[in-house]
Amino acid sequence: MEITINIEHYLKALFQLKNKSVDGKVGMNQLADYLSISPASTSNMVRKLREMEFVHFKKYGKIELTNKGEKIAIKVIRKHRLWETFLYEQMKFTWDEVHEVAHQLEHIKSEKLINELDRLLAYPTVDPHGDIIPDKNGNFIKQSKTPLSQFKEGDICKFVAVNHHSNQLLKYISQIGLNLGCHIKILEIRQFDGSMLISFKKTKENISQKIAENIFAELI
Amino acid sequence: MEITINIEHYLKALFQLKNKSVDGKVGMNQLADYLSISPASTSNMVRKLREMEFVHFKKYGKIELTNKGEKIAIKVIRKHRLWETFLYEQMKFTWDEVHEVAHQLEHIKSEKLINELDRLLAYPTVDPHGDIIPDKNGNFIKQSKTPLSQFKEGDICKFVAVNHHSNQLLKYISQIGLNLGCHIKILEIRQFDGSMLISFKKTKENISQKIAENIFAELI
DNA sequence: TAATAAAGTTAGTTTAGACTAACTAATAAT
DNA sequence: ATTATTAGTTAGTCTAAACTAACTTTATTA
Repeated sequence: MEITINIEHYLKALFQLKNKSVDGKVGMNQLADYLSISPASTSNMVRKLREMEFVHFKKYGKIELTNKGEKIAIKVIRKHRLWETFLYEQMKFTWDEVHEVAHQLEHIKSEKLINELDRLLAYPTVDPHGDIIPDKNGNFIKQSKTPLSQFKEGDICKFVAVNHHSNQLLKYISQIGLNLGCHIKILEIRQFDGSMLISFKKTKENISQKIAENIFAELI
Repeated sequence: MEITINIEHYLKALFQLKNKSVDGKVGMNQLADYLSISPASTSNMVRKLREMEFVHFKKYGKIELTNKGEKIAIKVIRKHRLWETFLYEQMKFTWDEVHEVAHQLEHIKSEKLINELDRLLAYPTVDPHGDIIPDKNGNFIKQSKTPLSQFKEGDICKFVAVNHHSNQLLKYISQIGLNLGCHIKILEIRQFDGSMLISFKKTKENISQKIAENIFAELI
């Protein structure tokens, strides 16, 4: 059976979701929700994925990626992130434009192309949103990233990644001049709404809790 | 109705076939054959293309692209040829490797991407096989190209394009050192099998009629 | 001009992957 | 522990795009 674009979407989604969970397992509705597909369709597809030995799964149970399935997921993620980097660095795409097109490009089948792309970009380790790019063999270190909302007043940290699921957020963040790598100091946290006052590059800015939750940083 | 990858394939094929015909019209079986799809399926699809106003067509008649259909075909061809150029020039792909991957890349939907690609490649006018790349507005001059098999003994000409439908042919041609732009002299033509002796770059080489028919040149 | 061949169409099937509606199992709350 | 809620499944339908087999038109040629 052929690995369709669809199957790649499912495997990639499973990988992303599993990395957010504690036990590495994913629920059916959770997956359906993430992919914006009905639970019924998802259920059918997962049965098919099991036949192809990409997941372990038993009725009414949780879904777990097999090694075989995970390998494919990582490959797709590598492709996605390399293409994002390409679009951002060489094609003048902005932060909020890269995702959609990379989503199409990630399914191009050519080992050679992706390795040459890697070379062209000088073997980048992170994509434009700060996410780690898996290497040729599927290895990638898990980066230490914590949502800004979890830091304390007075903390100084480095902006290492951003959640790329909202273009509005991405536009806003680049608009206020906050770039990956910036040093951020937490000046004030307001308990009643979770908003915070931060400073970076000689600027002070108030950000809502929602934003703070989607900006990731590490202490320095 | 959405323009699927499939529809793009049909439109592109129609455009290519029409350019080879005298009256600009294409037969059903001819199209089916070109796409390696059964005439029955092709017939159904063409009816759909008519509904979408991409072709003129009446039962048992010939198929003709509308302006609307041609525009899309040309866009796909532009994308294909730009990607081929990219793969060849920046990604170290060889002559015979570019087509297959460009065939996937040609369906990526992003106006911006393709225009940036054009810029990155410094607005190329021909692809690695010598075929003209349509510009942003869909204009492209028809190049004067004649199969080598139609030249006479003693003619000196320039190698301007090659038929890219056979990887074997492409490999062979690059193996003997014949590149686009080479000056070729026809030394001898053997009537009984149509083969010819040619010289280029201080080399002499015997080529079969089949090969001569797939190499295109212009007199100088 | 009639017979044959070639070209094109129609009908009916298949597969992938989506959907809704109705059902069942598992979990949480009273 | 029973009920209510949430999670997951099954059955049946839909669409796109392919297929084969059988049929109809158009073109060719004796």
